[in-house]
Amino acid sequence: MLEANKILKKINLRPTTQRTAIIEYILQKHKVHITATKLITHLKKKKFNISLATIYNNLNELADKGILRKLHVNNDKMWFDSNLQDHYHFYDSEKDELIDIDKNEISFSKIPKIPRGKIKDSINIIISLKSKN
Amino acid sequence: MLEANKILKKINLRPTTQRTAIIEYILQKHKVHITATKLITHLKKKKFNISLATIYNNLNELADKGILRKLHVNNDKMWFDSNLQDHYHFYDSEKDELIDIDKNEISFSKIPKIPRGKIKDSINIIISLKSKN
DNA sequence: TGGATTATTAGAATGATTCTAAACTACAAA
DNA sequence: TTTGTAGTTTAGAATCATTCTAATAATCCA
Repeated sequence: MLEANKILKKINLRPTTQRTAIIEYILQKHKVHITATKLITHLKKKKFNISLATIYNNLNELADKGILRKLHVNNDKMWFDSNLQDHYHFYDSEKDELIDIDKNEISFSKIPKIPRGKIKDSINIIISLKSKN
Repeated sequence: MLEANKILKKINLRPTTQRTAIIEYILQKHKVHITATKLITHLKKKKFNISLATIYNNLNELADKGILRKLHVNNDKMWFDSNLQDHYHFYDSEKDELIDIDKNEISFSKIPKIPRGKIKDSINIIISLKSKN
């Protein structure tokens, strides 16, 4: 059984050709940052036909199941990240690309006091990059 | 001359009633986080009529002139921040509200190496909050 | 194999933002 | 003050990412 389909079985989703293709893509590289548009472009280039709605449905479903994480980078579009470890990101706006920053590449010597009655839900750190000069 | 209009004069924008109203609102509190929709709702409640396009035009213009800073919080909408100091944010998703985190409330003992050929453009830190239990 | 459940899809709907082009306003020169 | 022009505002159309809808198709399991 395909690795992709093992994953689908584990999270209780039917192994359709569309889902398999999406997960194959995610597995292909170690860590993937993807948007719906980038993914459909990639798949169509490989002659794999799929609708945008299906891309969205599945990326969201995989995020719900904990296989991907949603990332807000800017207001353009939703990013999905296959790296589930705690980590942060560089954003290269020229290439429209994310680069992981490992959790242990940033450490804090002082962290802010959380407002009363609240707890931390998530920490988002994005360091936007531009070219030298 | 109104404080708002002094600001407009300084940045070379004509003091229209719309602009004055927007800047008055920003000045009214020490630090303001707004979105276009929140601002138009506020102004209409005060019986001040203005179009959404004008709100957007002006918030963007003020951001260009360095009077406001644009903030990407999530993919919902653009935020504008009148606090020009280096700082970070809590995001209270229940109230859809931002809370400043002063620059000196966070300190880093380790910061990541910037990828070669690039320099840091901006650092965005958002700590999303949820209610205790 | 058949029927129920789950998926996919095209296209419509939504919501934030920007664009367009027409009507309006501030301003400075006469 | 008038007046021409450059700058502004505006309603509504356009755009773009995303979600919704409801019809069709695929998967599953008794």
